[in-house]
Amino acid sequence: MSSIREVARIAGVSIATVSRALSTPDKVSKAALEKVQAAIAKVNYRPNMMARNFRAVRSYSIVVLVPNIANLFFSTVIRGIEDAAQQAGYAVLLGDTRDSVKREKDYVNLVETRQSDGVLQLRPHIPGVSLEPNPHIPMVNACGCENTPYASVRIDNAGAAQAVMEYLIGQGHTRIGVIAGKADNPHTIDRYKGYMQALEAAGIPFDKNLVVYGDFTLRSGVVAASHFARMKERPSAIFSMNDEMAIGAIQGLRTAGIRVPEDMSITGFDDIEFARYSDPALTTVAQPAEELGKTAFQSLLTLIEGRELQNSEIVLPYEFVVRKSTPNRR
Amino acid sequence: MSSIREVARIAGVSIATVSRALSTPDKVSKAALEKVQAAIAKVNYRPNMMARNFRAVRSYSIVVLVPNIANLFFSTVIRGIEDAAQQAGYAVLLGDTRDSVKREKDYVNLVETRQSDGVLQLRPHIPGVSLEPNPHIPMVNACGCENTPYASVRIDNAGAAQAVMEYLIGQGHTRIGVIAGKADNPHTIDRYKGYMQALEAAGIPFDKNLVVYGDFTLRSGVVAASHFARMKERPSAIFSMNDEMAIGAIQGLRTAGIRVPEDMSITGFDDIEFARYSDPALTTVAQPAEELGKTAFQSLLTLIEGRELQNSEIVLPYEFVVRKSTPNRR
DNA sequence: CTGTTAGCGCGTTCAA
DNA sequence: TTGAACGCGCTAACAG
Repeated sequence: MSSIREVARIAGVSIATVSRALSTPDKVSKAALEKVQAAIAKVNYRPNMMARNFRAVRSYSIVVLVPNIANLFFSTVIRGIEDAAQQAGYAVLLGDTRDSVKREKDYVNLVETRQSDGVLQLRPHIPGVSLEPNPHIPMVNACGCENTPYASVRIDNAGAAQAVMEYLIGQGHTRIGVIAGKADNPHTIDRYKGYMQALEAAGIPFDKNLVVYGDFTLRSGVVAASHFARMKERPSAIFSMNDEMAIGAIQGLRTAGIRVPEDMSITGFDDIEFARYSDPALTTVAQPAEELGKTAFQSLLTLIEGRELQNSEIVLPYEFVVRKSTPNRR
Repeated sequence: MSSIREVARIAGVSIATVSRALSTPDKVSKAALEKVQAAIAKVNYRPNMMARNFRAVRSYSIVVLVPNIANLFFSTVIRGIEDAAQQAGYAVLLGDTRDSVKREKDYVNLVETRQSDGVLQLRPHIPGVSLEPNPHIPMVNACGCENTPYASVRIDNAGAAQAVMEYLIGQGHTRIGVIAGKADNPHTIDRYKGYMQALEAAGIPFDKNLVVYGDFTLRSGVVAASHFARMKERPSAIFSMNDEMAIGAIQGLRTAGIRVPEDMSITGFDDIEFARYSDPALTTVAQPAEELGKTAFQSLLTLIEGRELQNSEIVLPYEFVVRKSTPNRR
């Protein structure tokens, strides 16, 4: 309720002096400073940040666009974002878009109307579907893929997928199923690329019946598993494009009487917390989720502050984690 | 970049007319309206929301305080919040507090400095530790417990725990272990109360060795399981105070060679997505997570708008879901 | 129906 | 070192 004006009145100084006492105390005499501080304490003054930000033409907030906040990988990335933002004095606005471009637009609108300074996109860019980057809107993708048409931070999805496949192939598998995300999802595309490259390098013929498309949810993993269970010529291993689907698949396989890893090996992607505690513990690719978020925030901050972005595409290292869903051979 | 003034200049009207054309078009003549719309389109004018909000002394944003965004129950509650907020024209600021009261204060500070209009607290209130409610700050707890000293939305935790226990006791169990949260956590306290009431009602003596305190994480469930596994006189059933710990416990038990549910029954709490896909599928208490969030937002909005809050404590129904981690007896 | 004007709270000139 | 005055973009009160 109390404004800078009231503080000035009580302290017996001008509002400019109060303002200076707050932002540049060294430019104020000791006597004045003390009077101001006393007055501030007396009326319990809190500066009105809305006024300050309005004046500064900065909202000191960013919005993060996430397809589903109740997804463990995404929420971990957001933890990293929140942590970095908080330290930089930025608030983070949550935009749970549920894969709706309309909702994305509504949220991007926040920066167009100056309620927010920039956007961190967690959904990979789908050409022709996703919002195109706007030069007036600072934007960074925190879970990018190859060919993102704006700044991004990511891992080498294709390379990681290929590494997983090489491991599986090294264990003697030649019929390897894939549980993919939606066909047009760039994560699907990049990881699929790694799958194909590994097959080709090993001289294993491609069989399209071994590819099942899900949507990164537990349920779709179960569905995919039942597909594989019904096949005449089953794969001996499955490469799932995320952990949720892998965990769902293990359940689905078990229901069908197929044991993991004895009858079938299975690998995941992301290394969410549950991967370690599934039964069997999941062999997977660990993404540096929090790091992805922190790094993306730094890039966005650079853009917001109008500084030059050195690296418009940052590729962070991943780690391949072998656990129990692939047998301990060799 | 373009302001209302420029639009007025181009349209050849006053800024007041532009303002009215935007907020109350009926109070503007057709001719003027068209001129304004043409000018708006021409310069691609977007109203500056920061200025508008500043003028309205409303930020149209709320902050949600959550101990850990990467917790499936919390993130689902947040989905509900976000959905309701978006519809009401409010933005939601994310405050991942990591159980730190200092961070909570930093975020509450946002409403004291008018960057936010109110707070939705997801962490239950711990007397003497949590922030005390401040009459100047609209605040609602979205995952409340009994005796929350400010507005809250919750389920009957004690009743739900008691219902679980009665089910277990009805199946013939007399030695029932508990995996609790931290001892001072109100969710722990309320659910523990239900545990004790059920024991007492059934005339089963209390054994403190059967109570293990965790922290609602998967890992702590594993640790608790190993405790039970090492006991001379093991319980025949375990009541876990959330699903994560139950799932961790199942893993820990399996490692120790104890089968669920053949050797030991186990129940969870929350009904997160994974509960259905764990092995065995978890018998648990389904909380209406999204509903909790939506309802809490409505209460908060009432407070923010200065209207009378009819129900300062709303208790939503829960559902007891029997799956496979308790055998299908009787 | 329309235009002029004041003022929201703050930071920042510019003089003194 | 200090204070008076201006203006950020907008809405509301008032006068026409």
